[in-house]
Amino acid sequence: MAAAHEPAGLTAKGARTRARIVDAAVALVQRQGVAETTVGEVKNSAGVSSSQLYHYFADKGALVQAVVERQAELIVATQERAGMGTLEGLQVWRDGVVAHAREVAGVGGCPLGHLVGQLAETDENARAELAEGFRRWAATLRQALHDLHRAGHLASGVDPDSLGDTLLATLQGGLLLAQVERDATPLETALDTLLALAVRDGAR
Amino acid sequence: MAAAHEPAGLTAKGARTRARIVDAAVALVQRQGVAETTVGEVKNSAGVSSSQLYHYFADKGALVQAVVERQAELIVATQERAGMGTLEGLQVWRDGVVAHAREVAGVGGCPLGHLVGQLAETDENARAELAEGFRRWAATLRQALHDLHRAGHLASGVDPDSLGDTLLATLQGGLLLAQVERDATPLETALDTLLALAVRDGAR
DNA sequence: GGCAGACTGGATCGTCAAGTCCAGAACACG
DNA sequence: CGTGTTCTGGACTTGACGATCCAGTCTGCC
Repeated sequence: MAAAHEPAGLTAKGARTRARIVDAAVALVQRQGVAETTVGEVKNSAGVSSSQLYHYFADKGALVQAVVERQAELIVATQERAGMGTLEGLQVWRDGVVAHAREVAGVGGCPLGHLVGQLAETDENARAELAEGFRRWAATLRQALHDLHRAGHLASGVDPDSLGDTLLATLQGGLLLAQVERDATPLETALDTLLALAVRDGAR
Repeated sequence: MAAAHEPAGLTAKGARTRARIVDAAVALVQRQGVAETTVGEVKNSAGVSSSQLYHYFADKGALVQAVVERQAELIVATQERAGMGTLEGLQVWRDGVVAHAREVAGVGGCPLGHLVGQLAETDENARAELAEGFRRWAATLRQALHDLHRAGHLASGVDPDSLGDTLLATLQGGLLLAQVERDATPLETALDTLLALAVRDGAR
């Protein structure tokens, strides 16, 4: 009975159904937030019935948990694929982030960050999962900045670890401002100002 | 009928009741978010009845709008009172922000910022009001940095306006990370790293 | 002091979303 | 095959929350 809500022990078909539900929920939550997304909408969007959904998830909280895990996975994977450990990579990463924000006019903000305001104070499990996601994200940023540091691309006296945390904070804040202003300019300004101060030569 | 929901045309007693409702709502929203705060809780907390609440506000959306306005007012007023246009003022501001975050272990995040994730995509009026609040906040930061710039306290080549926006973004992101980690360290690191790069001499 | 409009109390309603239940179909595995 | 488990469908229950209504009281002003 308890095991029914765990990912393990599913048939291939079951796993596919579960994934379909999570994907639908991720999209809906990204668009309209956790509270505004009903399990009814998720059911419709995924094309499943009540009993199916509650077969895979104990309750809405468990579904939200799965959404957070998935979103964190996606972000970290994207980040790792970016390869921003070189000046060119950093530039590409910066351009990608800004271009995406510009495309959507800031709507949605950061897929992970925008969940914090909705869940941190009301769902301790989700909060912990989000924290874990951000820690992993920060770790990849730090790694990249260590590479840049070793190659002599950081301003003197800058600690790569600290700069990694700062870059993540500035990115999150920039995305938040872009979201609320419906304009990517604040994000662009923040990122470029920080990078201009911390990075030697390249990066814009 | 329409005028009944406007602040104008209230007696002193009415204005007090209305303020009591808004204050209660501000506190509850700050603690548990918009969606998790029911008008029932607001009624209890403010000690008013349904009809009183709906006498002053057309619906929950109008109440939320008032909460956003009030929160923005409070923040900007605090910010203006901080007087961070000197090195000492900047240091005091930085210490105050970090100390507060440390006291509450990040809980609640930024009173204004944490509303963005909850409202930006679901309530266009609230989003616009939030954007206005952030614009005013950014304006006071820019002003302070202009003062510092004039006194020669900014690193060469730094534009005070850009740095103001960057500082706001880094602050927001730092508060968000502190909120999700339940630890003020990321905020402290982000703020100090940015200020160390951008400010000559002082500020830690 | 009286009247118009501001203000108050609390019972009540309608809606809607979360979660349950049961019966039956599909599937894995021997 | 066939049998036990996994999976599926959809109607149903329950409860909470936003919102309404109406009957009345207070307040400021002429």
